[in-house]
Amino acid sequence: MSSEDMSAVRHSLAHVLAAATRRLYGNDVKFGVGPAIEDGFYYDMDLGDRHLSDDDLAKIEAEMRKILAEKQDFAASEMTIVEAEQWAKDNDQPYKLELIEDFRDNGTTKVGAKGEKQPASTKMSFYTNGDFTDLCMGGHVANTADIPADAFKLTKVAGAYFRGDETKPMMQRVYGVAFATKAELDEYLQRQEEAKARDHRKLGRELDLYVTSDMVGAGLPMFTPRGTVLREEIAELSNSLREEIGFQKVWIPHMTKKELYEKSGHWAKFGGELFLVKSQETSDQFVLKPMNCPHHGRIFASQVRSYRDMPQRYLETTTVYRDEKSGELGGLSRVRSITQDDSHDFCRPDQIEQEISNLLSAVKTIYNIFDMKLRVRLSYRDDSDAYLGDQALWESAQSQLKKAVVEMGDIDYYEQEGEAAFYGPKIDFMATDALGREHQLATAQLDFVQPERFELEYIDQDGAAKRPVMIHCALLGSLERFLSVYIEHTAGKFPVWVAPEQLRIVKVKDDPTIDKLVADMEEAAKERYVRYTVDDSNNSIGKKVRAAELYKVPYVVVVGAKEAESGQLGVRIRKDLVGEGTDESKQFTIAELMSAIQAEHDTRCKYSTL
RNA sequence: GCCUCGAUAGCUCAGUCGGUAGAGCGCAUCCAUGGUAAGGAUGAGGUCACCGGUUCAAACCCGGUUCGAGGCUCCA
Repeated sequence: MSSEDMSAVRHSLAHVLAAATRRLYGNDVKFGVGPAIEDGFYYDMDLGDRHLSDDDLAKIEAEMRKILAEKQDFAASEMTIVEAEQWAKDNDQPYKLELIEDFRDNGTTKVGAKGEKQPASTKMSFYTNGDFTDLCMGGHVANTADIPADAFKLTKVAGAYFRGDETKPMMQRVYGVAFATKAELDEYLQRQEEAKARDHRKLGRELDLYVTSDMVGAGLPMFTPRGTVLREEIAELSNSLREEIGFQKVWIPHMTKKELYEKSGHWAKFGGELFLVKSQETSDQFVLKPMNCPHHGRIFASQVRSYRDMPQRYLETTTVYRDEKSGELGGLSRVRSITQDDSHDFCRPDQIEQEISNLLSAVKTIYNIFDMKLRVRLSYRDDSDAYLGDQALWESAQSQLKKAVVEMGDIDYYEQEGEAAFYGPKIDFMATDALGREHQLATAQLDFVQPERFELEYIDQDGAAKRPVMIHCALLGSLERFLSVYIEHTAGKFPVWVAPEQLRIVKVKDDPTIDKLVADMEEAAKERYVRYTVDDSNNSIGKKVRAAELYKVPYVVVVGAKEAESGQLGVRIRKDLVGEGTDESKQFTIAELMSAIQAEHDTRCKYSTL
């Protein structure tokens, strides 16, 4: 089935959903919008005081199947705008009426879109199936029997504002998924299961990576010893890649007087999201930093800079604090303490291309190491006057961005006008995870406004003070969000270089010769910086091996009398690290084993020399 | 913030008609000294999220609160 056909099926299902709901709950159900969406469809409906539960979904779904079995034709008809308005009034459909009026006034129903006023004679299309008539742009199947009855499923009911506008009434949105065949539906449902099994909140607890506490508060995760290894290995990778292209570490305090953000403009823009800190000693009003750029700008401004000193590149992996609305917190992906691998590059306008090119290669390297595919979006300004800064500078910067991306080669990119920030054009990186989901993680943004507001300058060759350009860049974005993605990307089977525990030594029993072997192994492991633990608990071997498996430890070795005698270790290597069908256990000497693990640290370094 | 669903032992969850609480894992102790995904026994552990109401009686029914999950972007 083509994607247009599938879209028609999904769209038609939305209408069948509406028809079924009206059959079950009466003519006073009021309808909003019911589009086809990726993998399915939804319909927004207002059922008055009635609230749909999961049981109702099953009933509606059964009714929908009845309608499919009735083989109803979808019949198209047309009305003028005036007639359509009358229809909406006659049928008591206030939401549809609003859509029609919107169309009349704006030529489209899109919120905020511009357009010519439509003549009253302009036609609007309607579709009728059975006794149900609905305002609809079109794109239906011919008959309800054309919809595969075993390949759709209603999945959930949720509240949603009419057209996403929180000043509008809340409606009930019923979601469904739909495919061409039952096999595709099953595959989709299975993917959902897989995603659930990989959920970073579940793995975060099972693998003992991070915790939260009511006493600390929502959106304020704490990292355990294991989670902290993961965090620091990844942060260290980001830091070292940036150091390689000339960035230097700086350090700033986590709070500041609010005046800093008044000057930067962040106070006006982010005011409600800022955590306020009150001094008990003075009358100063402090703020927990929600970003680092103004601080870094102060470091730049602390000296007179020559054009020869440019660029100045600062990096800092540090935590910022933002007060998110309570409904938006969750796991590691939306938190109130956000650790950014933040970088600020203060450069001359003619250096943009080179600097961006360096950053691009760092981003490419790091996602190569994480085994995630990258796509790049170049976001430019459009013709509107919503953008600050000199037009010629914008144009030069945009062309330098593009040149850097093109010359990098070997990377998917697309350009989009109107997506730039008001303060400058940017490059967004979309990374694809193992389940095919895209995440926006890394970003590089030019900023023409902050240097202006803070009057940053350098002395150019001709002796005149010039304005530098500021480039904000992060390779990971936020460590917390990156980890939430990476935990799900790897399903907790971390590569050896980031694995919190690389080697587990399972002791068979207490015995002097075995103890000696374990001590030798520990010494060798320490020498090679191998992260290991010894399991000498009072449990059966099977149970200890199982425990190591559940923690997804890459290397597990059982040590008993046999090993003490031969000096050969039978090593269990995590299945994803050895090729398909390969024997998962291998014989090593102590030295061989530790070198093998250490070599995995070096694998990461190998990529670092671009 | 708003909508839907939920909250019972550290974790995952049962608990029927309203009659005062259960399992597995984990933890502790003991036995067993083990051979590659769960050896055996015993024990500790609960203000059933919180506040109020109905009732002779509430984990269960009703209100409210708090916290958690999903949704509130896909354009008739």
